[in-house]
Amino acid sequence: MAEAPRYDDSLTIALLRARDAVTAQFRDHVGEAGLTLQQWRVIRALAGGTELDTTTLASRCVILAPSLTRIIRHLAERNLVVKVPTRDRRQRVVRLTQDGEALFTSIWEVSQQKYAAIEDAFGRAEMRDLVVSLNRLRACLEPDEAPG
Amino acid sequence: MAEAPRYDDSLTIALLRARDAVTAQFRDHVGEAGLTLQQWRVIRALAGGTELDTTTLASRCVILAPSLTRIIRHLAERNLVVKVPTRDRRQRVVRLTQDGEALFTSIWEVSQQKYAAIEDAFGRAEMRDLVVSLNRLRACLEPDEAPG
DNA sequence: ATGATTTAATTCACATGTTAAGTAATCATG
DNA sequence: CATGATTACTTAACATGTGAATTAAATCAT
Repeated sequence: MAEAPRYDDSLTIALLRARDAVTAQFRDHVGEAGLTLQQWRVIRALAGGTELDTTTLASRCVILAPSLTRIIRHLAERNLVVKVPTRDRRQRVVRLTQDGEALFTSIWEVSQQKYAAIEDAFGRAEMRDLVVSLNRLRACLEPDEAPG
Repeated sequence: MAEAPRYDDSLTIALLRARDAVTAQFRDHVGEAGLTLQQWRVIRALAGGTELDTTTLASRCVILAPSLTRIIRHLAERNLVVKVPTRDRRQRVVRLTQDGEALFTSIWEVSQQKYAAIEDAFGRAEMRDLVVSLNRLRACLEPDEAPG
Protein backbone atom coordinates (compact mmCIF):
# COMPACT_ATOMS: atom_id res chain seq x y z
CA MET A 1 0.00 0.00 0.00
CA ALA A 2 3.17 2.11 0.28
CA GLU A 3 3.16 4.91 -2.24
CA ALA A 4 -0.21 4.94 -3.87
CA PRO A 5 -0.75 8.04 -5.99
CA ARG A 6 -3.27 10.43 -4.49
CA TYR A 7 -6.65 9.61 -5.92
CA ASP A 8 -6.90 12.98 -7.64
CA ASP A 9 -3.57 12.45 -9.33
CA SER A 10 -4.53 9.22 -11.01
CA LEU A 11 -4.42 9.30 -14.75
CA THR A 12 -7.73 7.50 -15.03
CA ILE A 13 -9.58 10.01 -12.92
CA ALA A 14 -7.88 12.96 -14.59
CA LEU A 15 -8.93 11.64 -18.00
CA LEU A 16 -12.50 11.09 -16.85
CA ARG A 17 -12.79 14.55 -15.38
CA ALA A 18 -11.17 16.27 -18.33
CA ARG A 19 -13.46 14.44 -20.71
CA ASP A 20 -16.50 15.39 -18.64
CA ALA A 21 -15.41 19.02 -18.57
CA VAL A 22 -14.86 19.16 -22.32
CA THR A 23 -18.00 17.31 -23.37
CA ALA A 24 -20.03 19.48 -21.01
CA GLN A 25 -19.11 22.44 -23.23
CA PHE A 26 -20.94 20.86 -26.15
CA ARG A 27 -23.72 18.79 -24.60
CA ASP A 28 -26.29 21.55 -24.15
CA HIS A 29 -25.94 22.94 -27.65
CA VAL A 30 -26.02 19.53 -29.30
CA GLY A 31 -28.86 18.46 -27.01
CA GLU A 32 -30.99 21.41 -28.06
CA ALA A 33 -30.82 20.03 -31.58
CA GLY A 34 -32.22 16.77 -30.24
CA LEU A 35 -28.97 14.80 -30.48
CA THR A 36 -26.79 13.01 -27.99
CA LEU A 37 -23.08 13.64 -28.21
CA GLN A 38 -22.58 10.16 -29.64
CA GLN A 39 -25.18 10.78 -32.35
CA TRP A 40 -23.45 14.08 -33.07
CA ARG A 41 -20.07 12.36 -33.49
CA VAL A 42 -21.63 10.01 -36.04
CA ILE A 43 -23.26 12.84 -37.96
CA ARG A 44 -20.06 14.84 -37.90
CA ALA A 45 -18.10 11.88 -39.28
CA LEU A 46 -20.58 11.57 -42.16
CA ALA A 47 -20.87 15.27 -42.96
CA GLY A 48 -20.19 16.41 -46.52
CA GLY A 49 -21.52 13.32 -48.26
CA THR A 50 -19.08 10.88 -46.68
CA GLU A 51 -20.18 7.26 -46.90
CA LEU A 52 -18.84 4.97 -44.18
CA ASP A 53 -19.35 1.41 -43.01
CA THR A 54 -20.09 0.51 -39.41
CA THR A 55 -16.57 -0.62 -38.57
CA THR A 56 -14.94 2.59 -39.78
CA LEU A 57 -17.59 4.71 -38.11
CA ALA A 58 -17.11 2.86 -34.86
CA SER A 59 -13.38 3.46 -35.00
CA ARG A 60 -13.60 7.13 -35.89
CA CYS A 61 -16.34 7.95 -33.40
CA VAL A 62 -14.95 5.75 -30.62
CA ILE A 63 -18.24 3.95 -30.25
CA LEU A 64 -18.58 0.19 -29.89
CA ALA A 65 -20.37 -1.69 -32.64
CA PRO A 66 -23.46 -2.64 -30.64
CA SER A 67 -23.99 0.96 -29.61
CA LEU A 68 -23.48 2.11 -33.17
CA THR A 69 -26.13 -0.30 -34.42
CA ARG A 70 -28.65 1.32 -32.12
CA ILE A 71 -27.50 4.86 -32.85
CA ILE A 72 -27.81 4.31 -36.59
CA ARG A 73 -31.26 2.84 -36.07
CA HIS A 74 -32.28 5.96 -34.12
CA LEU A 75 -30.84 8.29 -36.76
CA ALA A 76 -32.47 6.32 -39.57
CA GLU A 77 -35.84 6.48 -37.83
CA ARG A 78 -35.49 10.25 -37.80
CA ASN A 79 -34.53 10.23 -41.47
CA LEU A 80 -31.08 11.68 -40.79
CA VAL A 81 -29.10 8.80 -42.34
CA VAL A 82 -29.82 6.17 -44.99
CA LYS A 83 -28.26 2.88 -45.93
CA VAL A 84 -26.16 2.78 -49.08
CA PRO A 85 -26.15 -0.42 -51.18
CA THR A 86 -22.80 -2.24 -51.25
CA ARG A 87 -21.16 -5.11 -53.12
CA ASP A 88 -20.27 -6.87 -49.88
CA ARG A 89 -23.70 -7.32 -48.39
CA ARG A 90 -22.32 -7.94 -44.92
CA GLN A 91 -21.29 -4.33 -44.68
CA ARG A 92 -23.69 -1.62 -43.60
CA VAL A 93 -22.63 1.60 -45.29
CA VAL A 94 -24.55 4.77 -44.44
CA ARG A 95 -24.58 8.41 -45.46
CA LEU A 96 -26.45 11.51 -44.32
CA THR A 97 -29.77 12.46 -45.86
CA GLN A 98 -30.48 16.08 -46.82
CA ASP A 99 -32.08 16.46 -43.40
CA GLY A 100 -28.94 15.04 -41.84
CA GLU A 101 -26.66 17.43 -43.71
CA ALA A 102 -28.91 20.33 -42.78
CA LEU A 103 -28.87 19.36 -39.12
CA PHE A 104 -25.09 19.09 -39.24
CA THR A 105 -24.81 22.57 -40.71
CA SER A 106 -27.14 24.01 -38.10
CA ILE A 107 -24.93 22.68 -35.30
CA TRP A 108 -21.45 22.90 -36.76
CA GLU A 109 -20.76 26.62 -36.60
CA VAL A 110 -21.58 27.05 -32.92
CA SER A 111 -19.75 23.83 -32.18
CA GLN A 112 -16.62 25.28 -33.75
CA GLN A 113 -17.04 28.45 -31.73
CA LYS A 114 -17.20 26.46 -28.55
CA TYR A 115 -14.10 24.53 -29.56
CA ALA A 116 -12.33 27.83 -30.21
CA ALA A 117 -13.44 29.08 -26.81
CA ILE A 118 -11.73 26.10 -25.19
CA GLU A 119 -8.57 26.87 -27.13
CA ASP A 120 -8.73 30.46 -25.96
CA ALA A 121 -9.21 29.47 -22.34
CA PHE A 122 -6.57 26.76 -22.27
CA GLY A 123 -4.09 28.06 -24.79
CA ARG A 124 -3.73 27.06 -28.39
CA ALA A 125 -0.22 25.67 -28.12
CA GLU A 126 -0.96 23.88 -24.84
CA MET A 127 -3.97 22.26 -26.43
CA ARG A 128 -1.96 21.09 -29.41
CA ASP A 129 0.60 19.63 -27.03
CA LEU A 130 -2.10 17.98 -24.97
CA VAL A 131 -3.64 16.26 -27.98
CA VAL A 132 -0.21 15.09 -29.12
CA SER A 133 0.47 13.77 -25.65
CA LEU A 134 -2.86 11.95 -25.47
CA ASN A 135 -2.28 10.35 -28.84
CA ARG A 136 1.21 9.29 -27.83
CA LEU A 137 -0.19 7.75 -24.67
CA ARG A 138 -2.62 5.76 -26.74
CA ALA A 139 0.13 4.69 -29.11
CA CYS A 140 2.19 3.45 -26.16
CA LEU A 141 -0.64 1.30 -24.90
CA GLU A 142 -1.95 0.06 -28.27
CA PRO A 143 1.29 -0.50 -30.18
CA ASP A 144 -0.23 -2.26 -33.18
CA GLU A 145 -3.03 0.00 -34.25
CA ALA A 146 -3.77 1.18 -37.77
CA PRO A 147 -4.15 4.97 -38.03
CA GLY A 148 -7.88 5.83 -38.03
CA MET B 1 -16.28 25.13 -42.84
CA ALA B 2 -12.85 26.66 -43.50
CA GLU B 3 -10.26 25.28 -41.12
CA ALA B 4 -11.88 22.49 -39.20
CA PRO B 5 -9.38 20.42 -37.23
CA ARG B 6 -8.82 16.96 -38.63
CA TYR B 7 -11.14 14.59 -36.87
CA ASP B 8 -8.26 12.71 -35.30
CA ASP B 9 -6.84 15.91 -33.88
CA SER B 10 -9.94 16.88 -32.00
CA LEU B 11 -9.52 17.10 -28.26
CA THR B 12 -12.75 15.25 -27.63
CA ILE B 13 -11.75 12.25 -29.69
CA ALA B 14 -8.23 12.24 -28.30
CA LEU B 15 -9.62 12.22 -24.77
CA LEU B 16 -12.03 9.41 -25.57
CA ARG B 17 -9.36 7.27 -27.17
CA ALA B 18 -6.81 7.90 -24.45
CA ARG B 19 -9.36 7.02 -21.82
CA ASP B 20 -10.29 3.84 -23.66
CA ALA B 21 -6.65 2.86 -23.99
CA VAL B 22 -5.94 3.43 -20.32
CA THR B 23 -9.05 1.78 -18.93
CA ALA B 24 -8.46 -1.20 -21.21
CA GLN B 25 -5.28 -1.88 -19.23
CA PHE B 26 -7.32 -2.48 -16.09
CA ARG B 27 -10.66 -3.81 -17.31
CA ASP B 28 -9.69 -7.48 -17.70
CA HIS B 29 -8.05 -7.78 -14.32
CA VAL B 30 -10.85 -5.98 -12.51
CA GLY B 31 -13.42 -7.92 -14.52
CA GLU B 32 -11.93 -11.25 -13.45
CA ALA B 33 -12.73 -10.22 -9.89
CA GLY B 34 -16.35 -9.74 -10.95
CA LEU B 35 -16.31 -5.95 -10.87
CA THR B 36 -16.89 -3.25 -13.44
CA LEU B 37 -14.41 -0.41 -13.54
CA GLN B 38 -16.98 1.89 -11.98
CA GLN B 39 -17.59 -0.54 -9.12
CA TRP B 40 -13.82 -0.76 -8.69
CA ARG B 41 -13.49 3.02 -8.45
CA VAL B 42 -16.08 3.03 -5.67
CA ILE B 43 -14.37 0.24 -3.79
CA ARG B 44 -11.01 1.92 -4.18
CA ALA B 45 -12.41 5.18 -2.82
CA LEU B 46 -13.72 3.34 0.25
CA ALA B 47 -10.68 1.18 0.90
CA GLY B 48 -9.07 1.31 4.32
CA GLY B 49 -12.25 1.86 6.31
CA THR B 50 -13.17 5.16 4.70
CA GLU B 51 -16.81 6.13 5.17
CA LEU B 52 -18.28 8.37 2.47
CA ASP B 53 -21.65 9.76 1.51
CA THR B 54 -23.10 9.45 -1.97
CA THR B 55 -22.30 13.00 -3.04
CA THR B 56 -18.62 12.76 -2.10
CA LEU B 57 -18.33 9.33 -3.67
CA ALA B 58 -19.92 10.57 -6.86
CA SER B 59 -17.47 13.44 -7.05
CA ARG B 60 -14.37 11.37 -6.31
CA CYS B 61 -15.30 8.51 -8.62
CA VAL B 62 -16.65 10.74 -11.40
CA ILE B 63 -19.95 8.86 -11.42
CA LEU B 64 -23.35 10.54 -11.55
CA ALA B 65 -25.64 10.13 -8.57
CA PRO B 66 -28.24 7.92 -10.28
CA SER B 67 -25.53 5.53 -11.45
CA LEU B 68 -24.01 5.50 -8.01
CA THR B 69 -27.34 4.57 -6.45
CA ARG B 70 -27.45 1.46 -8.62
CA ILE B 71 -23.78 0.63 -8.15
CA ILE B 72 -24.10 0.81 -4.38
CA ARG B 73 -27.20 -1.38 -4.54
CA HIS B 74 -25.24 -3.96 -6.56
CA LEU B 75 -22.30 -3.85 -4.16
CA ALA B 76 -24.60 -4.07 -1.14
CA GLU B 77 -26.36 -7.11 -2.63
CA ARG B 78 -22.98 -8.79 -2.87
CA ASN B 79 -22.19 -7.82 0.71
CA LEU B 80 -19.22 -5.68 -0.30
CA VAL B 81 -20.51 -2.44 1.23
CA VAL B 82 -22.90 -1.56 4.05
CA LYS B 83 -24.81 1.53 5.03
CA VAL B 84 -23.56 3.48 8.02
CA PRO B 85 -26.11 5.24 10.25
CA THR B 86 -25.94 9.04 10.16
CA ARG B 87 -27.41 11.99 12.01
CA ASP B 88 -28.70 13.52 8.79
CA ARG B 89 -30.96 10.79 7.57
CA ARG B 90 -31.04 12.12 4.03
CA GLN B 91 -27.43 11.13 3.59
CA ARG B 92 -26.44 7.66 2.56
CA VAL B 93 -23.01 6.95 4.01
CA VAL B 94 -21.40 3.62 3.17
CA ARG B 95 -18.23 1.73 3.99
CA LEU B 96 -16.67 -1.53 2.85
CA THR B 97 -17.45 -4.80 4.61
CA GLN B 98 -14.69 -7.25 5.43
CA ASP B 99 -15.47 -8.95 2.13
CA GLY B 100 -15.15 -5.59 0.40
CA GLU B 101 -11.80 -4.82 1.97
CA ALA B 102 -10.57 -8.31 1.09
CA LEU B 103 -11.68 -7.90 -2.51
CA PHE B 104 -9.92 -4.55 -2.67
CA THR B 105 -6.71 -6.07 -1.39
CA SER B 106 -6.89 -8.90 -3.89
CA ILE B 107 -7.11 -6.45 -6.80
CA TRP B 108 -4.99 -3.54 -5.63
CA GLU B 109 -1.49 -4.90 -6.01
CA VAL B 110 -1.85 -5.99 -9.62
CA SER B 111 -3.69 -2.77 -10.35
CA GLN B 112 -0.71 -0.81 -9.11
CA GLN B 113 1.61 -2.90 -11.24
CA LYS B 114 -0.44 -2.11 -14.30
CA TYR B 115 -0.38 1.58 -13.44
CA ALA B 116 3.40 1.39 -13.09
CA ALA B 117 3.62 -0.35 -16.46
CA ILE B 118 1.83 2.58 -18.06
CA GLU B 119 4.28 4.95 -16.41
CA ASP B 120 7.17 2.89 -17.73
CA ALA B 121 5.77 2.83 -21.25
CA PHE B 122 4.83 6.49 -21.41
CA GLY B 123 7.45 8.02 -19.16
CA ARG B 124 7.04 9.02 -15.54
CA ALA B 125 7.68 12.73 -16.05
CA GLU B 126 5.50 12.90 -19.16
CA MET B 127 2.69 11.25 -17.27
CA ARG B 128 2.98 13.70 -14.41
CA ASP B 129 2.87 16.54 -16.92
CA LEU B 130 -0.10 15.02 -18.67
CA VAL B 131 -2.12 14.73 -15.47
CA VAL B 132 -1.24 18.32 -14.57
CA SER B 133 -2.29 19.44 -18.02
CA LEU B 134 -5.58 17.54 -17.84
CA ASN B 135 -6.37 19.03 -14.45
CA ARG B 136 -5.53 22.51 -15.71
CA LEU B 137 -7.85 21.97 -18.65
CA ARG B 138 -10.64 21.04 -16.30
CA ALA B 139 -9.89 24.06 -14.12
CA CYS B 140 -10.12 26.31 -17.17
CA LEU B 141 -13.54 24.98 -18.07
CA GLU B 142 -14.98 24.65 -14.57
CA PRO B 143 -13.63 27.81 -12.91
CA ASP B 144 -15.64 27.56 -9.67
CA GLU B 145 -15.05 24.03 -8.48
CA ALA B 146 -14.12 22.97 -4.99
CA PRO B 147 -11.11 20.64 -4.87
CA GLY B 148 -12.38 17.06 -4.54
C1' DA C 1 -18.01 -26.57 -56.48
C1' DT C 2 -18.51 -27.62 -51.36
C1' DG C 3 -17.70 -27.53 -46.67
C1' DA C 4 -14.78 -25.09 -43.03
C1' DT C 5 -13.31 -20.72 -41.72
C1' DT C 6 -13.36 -15.95 -41.34
C1' DT C 7 -15.56 -11.49 -41.39
C1' DA C 8 -19.22 -7.73 -40.55
C1' DA C 9 -23.07 -6.73 -38.17
C1' DT C 10 -26.62 -7.58 -35.11
C1' DT C 11 -28.93 -9.26 -31.00
C1' DC C 12 -29.08 -10.17 -26.08
C1' DA C 13 -28.42 -9.25 -21.30
C1' DC C 14 -26.93 -6.51 -18.02
C1' DA C 15 -24.43 -2.17 -16.28
C1' DT C 16 -23.81 2.63 -16.58
C1' DG C 17 -24.69 7.63 -18.53
C1' DT C 18 -28.00 11.30 -18.53
C1' DT C 19 -31.90 14.27 -17.64
C1' DA C 20 -36.09 15.18 -15.37
C1' DA C 21 -39.21 14.30 -11.83
C1' DG C 22 -40.18 12.62 -7.23
C1' DT C 23 -39.43 11.84 -2.08
C1' DA C 24 -38.07 12.52 2.40
C1' DA C 25 -35.33 15.01 5.78
C1' DT C 26 -33.44 19.42 7.11
C1' DC C 27 -33.23 24.38 7.34
C1' DA C 28 -34.72 29.18 7.48
C1' DT C 29 -38.15 32.28 8.99
C1' DG C 30 -41.86 34.22 10.72
C1' DC D 1 -44.12 25.47 15.83
C1' DA D 2 -45.83 25.81 11.08
C1' DT D 3 -44.46 26.20 6.45
C1' DG D 4 -41.93 27.21 2.28
C1' DA D 5 -37.33 26.54 0.47
C1' DT D 6 -33.37 23.74 0.21
C1' DT D 7 -30.72 19.54 0.30
C1' DA D 8 -29.51 14.56 -0.52
C1' DC D 9 -30.92 10.92 -2.72
C1' DT D 10 -33.79 7.92 -5.40
C1' DT D 11 -36.80 6.62 -9.40
C1' DA D 12 -38.07 6.58 -13.96
C1' DA D 13 -37.23 6.55 -18.82
C1' DC D 14 -34.39 6.30 -22.39
C1' DA D 15 -29.57 6.07 -24.60
C1' DT D 16 -25.10 4.17 -24.55
C1' DG D 17 -21.17 0.87 -22.76
C1' DT D 18 -19.71 -3.86 -22.70
C1' DG D 19 -18.94 -8.81 -23.54
C1' DA D 20 -20.86 -13.02 -25.32
C1' DA D 21 -23.62 -15.37 -28.55
C1' DT D 22 -25.81 -15.26 -33.11
C1' DT D 23 -26.65 -14.55 -38.01
C1' DA D 24 -25.55 -13.87 -42.67
C1' DA D 25 -22.29 -13.26 -46.25
C1' DA D 26 -17.81 -13.66 -48.19
C1' DT D 27 -13.45 -16.26 -48.52
C1' DC D 28 -10.45 -20.27 -48.39
C1' DA D 29 -8.82 -24.89 -48.97
C1' DT D 30 -9.20 -28.32 -51.09
